[in-house]
Amino acid sequence: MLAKSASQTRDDAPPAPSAGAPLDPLTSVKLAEDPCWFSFRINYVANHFNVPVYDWIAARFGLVRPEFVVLYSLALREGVAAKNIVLSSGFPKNTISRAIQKLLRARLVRRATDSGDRRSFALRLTPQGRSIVDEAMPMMAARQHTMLAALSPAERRTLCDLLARLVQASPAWPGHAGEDFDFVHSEFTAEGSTP
Amino acid sequence: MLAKSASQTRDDAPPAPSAGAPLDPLTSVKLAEDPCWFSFRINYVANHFNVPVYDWIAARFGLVRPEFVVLYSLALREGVAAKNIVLSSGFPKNTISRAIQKLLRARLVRRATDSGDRRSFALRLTPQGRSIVDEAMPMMAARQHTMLAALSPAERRTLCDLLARLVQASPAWPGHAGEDFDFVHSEFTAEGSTP
DNA sequence: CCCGTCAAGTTCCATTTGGAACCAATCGGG
DNA sequence: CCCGATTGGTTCCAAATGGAACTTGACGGG
Repeated sequence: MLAKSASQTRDDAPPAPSAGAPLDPLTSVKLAEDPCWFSFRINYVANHFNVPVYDWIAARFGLVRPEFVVLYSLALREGVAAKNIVLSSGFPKNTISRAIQKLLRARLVRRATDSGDRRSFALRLTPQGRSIVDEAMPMMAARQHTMLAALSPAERRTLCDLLARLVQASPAWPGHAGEDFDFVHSEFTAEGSTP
Repeated sequence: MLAKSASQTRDDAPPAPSAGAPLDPLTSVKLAEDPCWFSFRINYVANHFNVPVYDWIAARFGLVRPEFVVLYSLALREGVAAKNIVLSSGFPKNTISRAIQKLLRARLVRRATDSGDRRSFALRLTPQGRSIVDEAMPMMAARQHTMLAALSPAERRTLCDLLARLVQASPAWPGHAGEDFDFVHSEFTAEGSTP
């Protein structure tokens, strides 16, 4: 299933961008040759964002990625349940559960059982938790700024828009049931908890 | 260090794209509100590519991600050393080393000590290894195609180009010494081994 | 020509990870 | 109103991960 040979798979013929940047000579070649440009480029860029950001967060706060994901999600929207963070972040639920336990012990989040469902809890940041997010956010923005510096403002807007279009289209992508979404950032807390 | 508050960090004012897609109502809100649009979007999109792709590869071939990264890298360029894959993929070198060991045992790659340096080996795919990549590549291309279906051909080209521009600019990004690059895809095998 | 430094790979081991089984509470019929 | 099927969350445990130390080969003076 799934088509033909591995040599002519590019989706729409990427241009071979030739810049004068101090990048490995092979880089441009690979950019042009890679049969799955989307895969390579999106991962390369995402990784170059994530690694320094999460290294910094780990060094600064001793938080691993799922833990910060929880904080970040709560900063975007308080009062959600663990389930929402799972759905929106793509981490497995035991990983999110563990992260929440640790954050509870560290007094970075609180949880209340206010919803009508006694199985789930509404999560909120404590002031300390919020201050961590507040401190991390500018760093993330700075990294974003650095990485986008090569693009003009108009191009940044275009990129932002194109990526948003992809996210919006994502419900149409077949995605093996539970394994949706990505990391920290996806905030998509599904149906309304804490409007 | 690193700037001010966590509320006004967007790099260039993303537009709030309002489509009629069957996405959670909150999604558009989050897309518009998230103070770090780049972080969220790039990771969301990358994850929605990676998860199904690597789940499929694991189920089909029993290979974990670093293992497939090695195969993929060798498919793009034979004869590189482990070091090159490490540099280009961003995985730690022990992880790549282990992956190579397993691939050697499974007869999916060969290695020869032909280079002048007796510490490193030139890696190559065996026919079986190549057939795995050949089988996986169309699947990756298909996923790419699915995910990009919402964009017009021109927009796909634009996205491809903008991401390439970012990759090309990456040498200018400060990246804590060893922790460069991402996953599978980065093929950037540095200085010429196997031209 | 020998020694300190460094780089390619490997090994060790503690930590993190996530699939699967597991509780407990909700929900939906009969 | 009670019982099977689901769902939110947690626990268990085997596997994967990655930092740090280690081994061996290359390199560069003195």
